[in-house]
Amino acid sequence: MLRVRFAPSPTGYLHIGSARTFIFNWLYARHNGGTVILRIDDTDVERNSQQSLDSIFEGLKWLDLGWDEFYRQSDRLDLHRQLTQVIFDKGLAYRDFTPAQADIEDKPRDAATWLYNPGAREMSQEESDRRAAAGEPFVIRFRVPRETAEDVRFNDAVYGPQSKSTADIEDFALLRSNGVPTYHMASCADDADIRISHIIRGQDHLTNTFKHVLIFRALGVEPPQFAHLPLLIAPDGSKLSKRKHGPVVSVTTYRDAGFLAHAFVNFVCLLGWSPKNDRDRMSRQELVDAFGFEGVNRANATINFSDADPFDPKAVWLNAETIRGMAIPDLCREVLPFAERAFGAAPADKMLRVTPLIQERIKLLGDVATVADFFFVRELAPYDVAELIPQKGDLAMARRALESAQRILAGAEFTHDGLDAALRAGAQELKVKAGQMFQPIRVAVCGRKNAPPLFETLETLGRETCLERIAKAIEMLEKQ
RNA sequence: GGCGCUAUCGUCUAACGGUUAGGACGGAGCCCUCUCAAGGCUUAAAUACGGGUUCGAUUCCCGUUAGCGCUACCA
Repeated sequence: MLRVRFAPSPTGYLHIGSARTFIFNWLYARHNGGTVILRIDDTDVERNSQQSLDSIFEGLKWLDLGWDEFYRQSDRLDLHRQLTQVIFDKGLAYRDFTPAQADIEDKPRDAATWLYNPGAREMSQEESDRRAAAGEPFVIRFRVPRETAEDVRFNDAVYGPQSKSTADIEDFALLRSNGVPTYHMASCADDADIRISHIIRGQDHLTNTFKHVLIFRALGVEPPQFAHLPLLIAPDGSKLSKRKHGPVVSVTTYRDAGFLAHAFVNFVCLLGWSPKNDRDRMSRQELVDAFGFEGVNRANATINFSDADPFDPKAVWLNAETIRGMAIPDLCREVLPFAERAFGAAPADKMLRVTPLIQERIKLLGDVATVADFFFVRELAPYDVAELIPQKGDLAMARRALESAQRILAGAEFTHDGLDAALRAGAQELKVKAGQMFQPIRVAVCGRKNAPPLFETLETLGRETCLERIAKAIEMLEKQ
């Protein structure tokens, strides 16, 4: 029975690294027919926030992968306390009455005493019980075996055999003085109780795992299989943080910019994992089928972003590629909200006609705002009259082209083929190249030089709008 | 400081100890073309450094360097 869990703590938004951890957990479970568990690790009462919790759910919901079971650690305090007590009762943990040290800088790091607070570990049971009964605050610390400096071992599915001497593991806290178990304790207690079979998490927990192995052993349960993932880091080599790198590390930023959820998932999977056969664009099912720990890399992966390009170019490419591969109605449904946001209103039927024209011209759904504006706005944004002048042409040519277009469009059959034939004939008549004829029309109608192919554009815009805009352009030329 | 982990093109990565070190993104160039895209073709670009082991190291071992992580009553 394979069971994995994703255990975010609600102390920040869902960032791209956490999202990847979730995705890898999900893929591993789906690949092996296992169960995905979402557990909110909210034992740090001081730092938890509802806002953060909302952000995590929002991000996960967008990913649209789902999960099978849900737990919240704060609902399970009793279990954590109970299991802490079990360890304490076995004599594998002890009370430490030393007050919390806010300034960790003062802690002597070179001395051998960093492993535990002198006096606490050796305190007699009687004194310990007496002081606790007297109401003196204490933390419970794990009594890491010292007499025999044994090696704690586990075999990581990604990093291979790991070992660390107990001489290098400090007496870590299990229970805070406020009675709330620490992350290490609560996490292991839950993993044991919920019967997690595989712990897949960031490599930042690799060295913590030795402590966890110790806890599982003290609890008398077999530790799960561990699989640590290389970290995602910023281009400057530091770990991703909102403070330092801004909103680009948050999953919702990708959503709001117009990434398709699957393209995002696809991109993130390629960070620190490889299907090993040169594939990059993969469907969800292909990812599930291909995923395994063998393909997980051990070196940290850099997400390539900058102030100028807030998103990794490969993520953008993958998104564009995904957009191009979509059926028009599906894509239309996805862009519609972005168009509505940009233009105030975007009739669905019109969007459906515009969608094929922008499909291979947008990389992010949000690009609809700059690529398709002229389809939706009534008044074109002001543009430079000089734009109307075709290559190797002059003002007079622009004017002739537009006046000719005016006549042609008034009578032509308003379809791609009809416009194609009529406009090309018009160009011949004026003895100009097709491009010289089309360019002024395009600018008059779109307000800029770069736009989708002309005939489809005209057709979609409709005769009335086209003539209106061309008339306006001629007017502008006359004023020159 | 201690302990742990890591090191292939700018980035993501591939390569049973034997390859002209492969692919992708991005860059450059060409083609196609009514503009922009898209597409096609071409091209530049990497095994951190030093020692071993071996007939032969990107690959195995050691060291150096660099980066990251842990070293909290954070997770």
